[in-house]
Amino acid sequence: MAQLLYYQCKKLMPEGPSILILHEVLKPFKGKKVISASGYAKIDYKRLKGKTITDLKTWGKHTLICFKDFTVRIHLLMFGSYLVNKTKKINPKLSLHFTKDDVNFYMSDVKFIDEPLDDIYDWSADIMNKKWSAAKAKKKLSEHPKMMVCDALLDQDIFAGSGNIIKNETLFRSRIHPESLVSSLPPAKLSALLKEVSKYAFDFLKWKKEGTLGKHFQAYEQKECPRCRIPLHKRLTGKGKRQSYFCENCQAKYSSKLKAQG
DNA sequence: GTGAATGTTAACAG
DNA sequence: CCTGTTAACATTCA
Repeated sequence: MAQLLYYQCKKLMPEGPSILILHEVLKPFKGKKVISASGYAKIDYKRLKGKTITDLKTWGKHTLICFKDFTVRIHLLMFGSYLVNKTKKINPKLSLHFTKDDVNFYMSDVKFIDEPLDDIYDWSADIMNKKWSAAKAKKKLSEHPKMMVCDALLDQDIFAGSGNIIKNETLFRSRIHPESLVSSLPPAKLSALLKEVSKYAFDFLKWKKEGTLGKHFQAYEQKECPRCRIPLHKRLTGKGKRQSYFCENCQAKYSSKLKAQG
């Protein structure tokens, strides 16, 4: 655990790939006993005292610290962060104290899960899980024909782990306008999208580890289309009103009227 | 100093 | 009851 004595992560970008990095940081604590826990999360800290971590899992943006009969779920939300064997000036939301190490989570949503994880998580929805299923995502999309793809790519029940960066980069790379309707996508386009979202998430992970994530943005926070060399549009899109960066020229908008109502 | 944002949900209004 | 808006979150940065 020596390499974890000092671990700092400033810009988290807490989408699925960053949570996998956190998972790697926490992995050495599997089998370790929590001596005590503290923080300002409104949870029963006594419950963690003396308990051994049986497993560490992730589902989308959820970090899951498993114990024999329950799980601690941590969500970094927008601004969450974590430190191992180091503290910030602000109080941690949750600190886990081990014999030799401390793990601190800041500005996170922390809660206990009492149900078996398999009962509440659809692992096939996680775009970075081994069980990720494009076929199941396709089926879920077919149940929401009027949904815009920009909203679909942020829907955690369909694409768990995808966030606004993954949304924008996936749409740019598969050349789909964010306001396209899911039911209007030609089958080949839909397949390309389903493939790209998972592929880009793993590229994100690789680039994040290298520290080159931003250098590889093609649309997110970009001013100009790298293909057309014309200005990119930046606008809030979809029901979720989240920022989209897109090229009107090379990202086709599929929004032909739905036959009857799909 | 200001504003915007990688995300989610409770609370509230209509 | 359903839908949409707002605020909140010991943040960080351009």
